Amino acid sequence: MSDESQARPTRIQQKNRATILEGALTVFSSQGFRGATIDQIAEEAGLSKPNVLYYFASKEEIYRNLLTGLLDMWLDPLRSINPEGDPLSEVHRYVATKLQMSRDYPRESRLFANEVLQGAPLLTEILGGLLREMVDEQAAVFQGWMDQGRLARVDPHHLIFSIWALTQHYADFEAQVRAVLGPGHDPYAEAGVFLDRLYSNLLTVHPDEQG
Amino acid sequence: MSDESQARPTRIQQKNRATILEGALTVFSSQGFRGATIDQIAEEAGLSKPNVLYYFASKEEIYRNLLTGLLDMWLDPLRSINPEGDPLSEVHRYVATKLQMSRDYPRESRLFANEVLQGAPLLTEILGGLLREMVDEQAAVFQGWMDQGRLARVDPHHLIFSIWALTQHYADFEAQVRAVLGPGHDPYAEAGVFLDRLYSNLLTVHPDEQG
DNA sequence: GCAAATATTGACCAAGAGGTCAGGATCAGG
DNA sequence: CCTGATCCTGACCTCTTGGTCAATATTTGC
Repeated sequence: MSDESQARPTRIQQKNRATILEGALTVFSSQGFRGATIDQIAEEAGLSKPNVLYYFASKEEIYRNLLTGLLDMWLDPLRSINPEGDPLSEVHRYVATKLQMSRDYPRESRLFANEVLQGAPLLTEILGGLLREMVDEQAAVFQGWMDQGRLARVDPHHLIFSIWALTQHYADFEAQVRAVLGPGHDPYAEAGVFLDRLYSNLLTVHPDEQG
Repeated sequence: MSDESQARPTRIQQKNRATILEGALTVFSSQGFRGATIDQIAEEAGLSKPNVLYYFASKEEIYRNLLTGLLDMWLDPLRSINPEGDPLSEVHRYVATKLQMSRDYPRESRLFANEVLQGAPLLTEILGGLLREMVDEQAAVFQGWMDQGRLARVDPHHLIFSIWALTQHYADFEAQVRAVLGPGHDPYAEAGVFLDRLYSNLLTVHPDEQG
C-alpha cells in the first residue's frame, strides 16, 4: 500500500486483508456481487467501511481477489486425479472429494455458482482458458481409460459436468434440500452413498459391451 | 387497480402486466433480486418506471408475482409422472422433460436458482410445504416400484435431487458449460444421451440383486 | 522515546435506486 | 361527443451505497 513496487505486506495488512476477504466471502456468497454492500462486508469483518477501502481500492477489487484467490483451491481436486491409478477408484475419490468440499466450503461453492449464474462476467476468460484446458486434459484421461476398456464409454465432458452438478447441488441448493428432506437427515452422507452407487453403475465395464 | 374488490383486468392491464413480468423475468434471472433495478425492468418492458409502478406496487411485488406465477409451470413435470406406467420409461420421460425445460426456459431455471442460492427467502414456506409434499409423494411412488423389484434400489429423494441437479445444471451454469465445451456443441442433445445412459444403468434391476 | 510510516475514522459527496404525486393524455361507455 | 375511469409521465423526494479525504491514532524502526 505504500510503495510503488510490490511491498511486502505488514502483519496488520495480512491479517486485515484476510478478515476482509473472509467477511466478503460470507456476504458475496449469500447476496451475489450486486446484492452485497461494502458496509455489510465491513461489519462482517469488524472494520469500518473506509478502513475496508483502505485495503482494497473498490468493491470489485475485493470480489476479484476473492474469486481468483479461491479458484485454485476449488479446482484442485480435478488436478489430483491420477492417470496411473485405478479408473473407478479415481472417479470415486474425485466425487467424494468434491462432495466433501461442498459440505466443508458451501460459501465458496455458492460464490462461484452466483458468478456463473450471472453469466460469469469476471470468469469468462478463465472458464474458456485455464478451466477448459484442465477439463479437456482430464476428459482425455477418461477417454484413454475408456479406450482401454477400463471404464464404460460415456461422454467424458458430460461425465465431469455431472460430477460438478451433483456434488455442488448440495451446497448451492442447500435451502431446498433441507426444506424438502426435513430434519433428521444428513444430506451429504446420504448423497455419498447415492453417488457411489450411481457412478459405479454408470462406469463399471460390462463384459458384453467391451471393444 | 380501481376497485376495492378484485376487478376484472382491462385488456391494457393484461398486456402490460404480462410484458412487465416478461421483462422482469429477464432482469431478475440474470441479476438476482437485489441486483435488478426497476429501471432495467421498465426498459426491458418498454415502459416508463412510474408506469411499471402503476401496475405493481413495488419491486418485491413484481418478483413475488413472477415466482409464484412460474412455480406451477416449473413443477408440472413432477406431477405428470404416471404411477401406473413403466417405471424406467417414466423416469426417462421425466428426465427428458426437465432437460427440455432447462433448454427452453433457462431464465426460469436461473430465477429459481438465484432465489434458492440466496436461501430462498420468499420460497421457504413453499419448499417446506407444497414442494416437500410433492416430493415425498413422488418418492413413495419410486419406493413402491423398488419394492416391487421394478426399479433398482436407491434413495428416492436423492434420485429426484439428482435429476434436478443434472438437468438444471445446463441452464444455470450455461456460461460454464459453453465456455468449457467451446463452439460446435449441442450441450442439451449430448446431455440427453448421457442422462439416458446414466439413469438406465442406475435404475435397471439386475437379476442378482432383487429381493 | 521519537520521527516516519502505517492504520483508522468521522464527515462528506455524488450517483443510483425505490417510490410518490399532481397533472395531463387516452380510452370506454352512454 | 362528452364524461368519468383508466393510463401515463416528468419532476421530485428520500434513503442507500460506492467512494473520498483530511485529520487523528497507532505502530515500526532506529
